[in-house]
Amino acid sequence: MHAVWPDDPGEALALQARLRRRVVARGAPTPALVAGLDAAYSRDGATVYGAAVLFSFPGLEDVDEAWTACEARFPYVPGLFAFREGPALCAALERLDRTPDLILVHGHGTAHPRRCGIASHLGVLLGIPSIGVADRLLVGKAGEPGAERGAAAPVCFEGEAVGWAVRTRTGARPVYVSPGHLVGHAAAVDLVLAMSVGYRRPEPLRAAHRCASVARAGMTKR
DNA sequence: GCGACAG
DNA sequence: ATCTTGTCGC
Repeated sequence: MHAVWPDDPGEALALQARLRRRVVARGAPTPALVAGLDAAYSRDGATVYGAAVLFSFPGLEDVDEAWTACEARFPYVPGLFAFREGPALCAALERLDRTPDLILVHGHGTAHPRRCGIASHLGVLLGIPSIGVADRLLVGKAGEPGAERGAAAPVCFEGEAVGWAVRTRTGARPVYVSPGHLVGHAAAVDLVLAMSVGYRRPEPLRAAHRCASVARAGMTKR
């Protein structure tokens, strides 16, 4: 048997190689419940706070929140990010009172050196459609999207579009969107834009980021 | 060999 | 990611 969350980078690479074959970057889900996933770290880096916030869609109402504190076992290695935050994010997700139809993850999906970033990884593992939204590129090059909200430019890597630079807010830097699993490129961009209202990052991710920070603050006290 | 490098 | 206040701009 193989571990779901190996501690060894070599083992993680082998598992990622197997998971990447199951990634399906196609589909156009019409979710009713979307979960935003993000994490925060204790100042010494020994603890990962994973947060999952459930939103209704397209209404965008915050309907449930959950978080967990886990020991940060896996080191930060660009390309193996899922093995560092995945355990805490999955644990938080399990604490929600309902299962989402779509998950939004802070990080990349297919815009990854082996096309299997944390969004794709979690999507395949959970069997739930997923989308990755990152603040900056890990791989590839992207043109500057138009200045107005809604504009997008492809992220090219090894001769193919692996994601999109999306202007979710006029006047703000673009966000990088890529399919995680069971969602195509166009649908991923459309869904992220539909969830980005007034701010650069989509609402579920803003809420998850806040939830993780609050969890850390409340834990740091006592 | 020299950079680049999600959070 | 995290350490950190005020401050410039829409």
